[in-house]
Amino acid sequence: MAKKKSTEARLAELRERISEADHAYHVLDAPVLTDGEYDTLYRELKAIEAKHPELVTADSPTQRVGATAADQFEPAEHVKPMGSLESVVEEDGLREFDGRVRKGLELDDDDPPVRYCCEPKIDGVALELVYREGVLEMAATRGDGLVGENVTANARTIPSIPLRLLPAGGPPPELLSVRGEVYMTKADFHRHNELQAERGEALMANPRNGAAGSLRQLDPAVTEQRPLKFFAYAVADGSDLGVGTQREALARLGDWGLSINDRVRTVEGVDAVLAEHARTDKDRDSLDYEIDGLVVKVDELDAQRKLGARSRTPRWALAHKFEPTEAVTRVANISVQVGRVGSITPVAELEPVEVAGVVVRRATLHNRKELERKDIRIGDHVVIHRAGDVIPHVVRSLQERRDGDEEVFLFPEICPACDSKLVEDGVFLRCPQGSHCPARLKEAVQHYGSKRALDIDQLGEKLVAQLVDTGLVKTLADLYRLDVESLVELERMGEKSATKLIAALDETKRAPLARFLHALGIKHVGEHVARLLADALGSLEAVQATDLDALQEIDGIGPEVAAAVRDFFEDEEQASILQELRDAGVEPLTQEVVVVDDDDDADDGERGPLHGKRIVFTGKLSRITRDEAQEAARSLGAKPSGSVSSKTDLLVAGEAAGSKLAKAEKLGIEVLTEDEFLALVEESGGGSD
DNA sequence: TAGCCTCGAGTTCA
DNA sequence: CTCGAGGCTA
Repeated sequence: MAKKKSTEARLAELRERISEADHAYHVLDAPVLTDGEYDTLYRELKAIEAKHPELVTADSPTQRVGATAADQFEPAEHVKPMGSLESVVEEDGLREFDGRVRKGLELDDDDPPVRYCCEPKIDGVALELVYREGVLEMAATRGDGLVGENVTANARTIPSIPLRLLPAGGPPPELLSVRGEVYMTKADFHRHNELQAERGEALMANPRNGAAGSLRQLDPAVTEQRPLKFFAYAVADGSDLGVGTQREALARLGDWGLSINDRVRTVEGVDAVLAEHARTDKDRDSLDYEIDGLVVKVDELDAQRKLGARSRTPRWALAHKFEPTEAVTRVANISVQVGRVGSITPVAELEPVEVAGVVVRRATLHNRKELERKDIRIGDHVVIHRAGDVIPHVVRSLQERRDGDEEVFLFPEICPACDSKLVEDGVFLRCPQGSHCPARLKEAVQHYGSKRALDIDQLGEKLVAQLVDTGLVKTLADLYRLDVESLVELERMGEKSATKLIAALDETKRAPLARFLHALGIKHVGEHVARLLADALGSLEAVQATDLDALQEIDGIGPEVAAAVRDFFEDEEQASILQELRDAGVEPLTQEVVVVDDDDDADDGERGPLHGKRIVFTGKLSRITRDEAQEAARSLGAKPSGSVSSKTDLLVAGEAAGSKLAKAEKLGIEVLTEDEFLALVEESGGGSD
């Protein structure tokens, strides 16, 4: 009994939340749930109703197709009901679909696989276009599936919707109902938001809402200003085109001048659909429009007719969605972190939530300005987005979900690690204490031992924290005073690892000058500037002794960087640390002063096709690391660089290459795959000798 | 002085 | 990867 009661309560709760979300999404164009969250709730509701059919009510959200139309537009009845698609995320869901299709078509195991037409599922707004005698007569949104909103005037402003069908497709039927998706490209969406931000006007939450909002403007002149596009994906059944397959129907629509997505593929059987799904997911980020899955349709129209439809959805089509990349969670707390150069960063500590395959617990809130702009409070529900770039972002807070207990985060006035008063520096607050602040000292020590500096493997985050907290290390020089006895006192530190650490430290005493300079953590001196200094001056003593003017003479070093270098070496404390390092035996290798001889083939011998070229690597390389690739390129005389610009000669793109690849293509820069690059390296003589 | 190009710094998780 | 900002160049 008690069990039954709680089921009913849960049902009521689910229905209420879903109805609210439907209204917010369809009528207000201001979603309160992400797709992923909505799907979860919807699926739970459906599952409970499937188990307890007696509890299904007529007003349950599962009993209707969409939501009611807002009343500003004239209602428009659809020629044929505009259904939605059954959707699944898991592979099993797709396999079950294939099983049902085969059963419905009375196919046996030894019959050939079903041919499916696969199309990316565009994340936009569904729209029906009615052409009479080849002329656009009406455009309607989906609405509740039976009656939508008449948005003809707005649709007419969208350039990719033909007002009259082209003759190339042959004579159209008297009445043709085309279904498709209105969308906005990512680039247009960003451009539009930038403009709005400049004018201080409201921003669009995402391209889909941008498209929905734009299409439903009461003034068509406004819609005309919005960069909307349209893909056609179907013909309402009943409009007979005299073709036999979905694929042919699309081709016909294309001939009539409607735009058809260029990633439509027909494949044989369920495994091929899965492969197509994976391929599409992989390319997802590089597409210029947002998609949230793959639409899978039985290609044969006869087969479609045979399968028919259930009350709300056709039996011959399925939306195979991707893992959601957005999720909603709550901000449990906001804390601050102290960075290497003392900047204070607020961090949201989240209730763990899974987004695109990983559990996210924290996300940066960048700085005060960002925090205030997004108005994120402790206790808020927030939308977390995690795209192909791995790093999760807080998109926005769901202010509709506030219950009044949320707290505005107050920035500390003093450094959380050393209590000194923070100072303002641009958008950041900064801790003014140099290496006296334990947080900054930890960062400094870690940087000193980091891969690209002196590469001390053993010196990880945990160990550094212990060394600083126990007071064993108060300056960089203290690293070289460590001994096995004091180290083994630390947790998780045995004699063996202690000895290894000391040996590793010993090795860094004679490091290349450029690495050592980088390791010191001088402001503005990263890898590149450190190399410039080393090449121009040759020794630590020389760098120390060079005055401001002479530093600025170095190519690539300007007033700002020169001043930072001088400040560092003139600082008494740094000077004494440097002296202590020397006393401990640290003596960076001197090197020959490299005379600048800019581009020129003073180098003898033909150096192959890469000599003097500017090359950029992007994406995941599988056979070698990016560092190795850059080294190889350098040894062939190429200049590796980090970003694509008009001066770039060559781009090597690995797996999942993103914006750089897109930019390179736009600029018409030659693009190589990893394998092509490696082949080139090999035939040009591999390493240099 | 404006407009590129490039560098430095910050960033999450396993 | 992205942002902000330093340095160089037309």
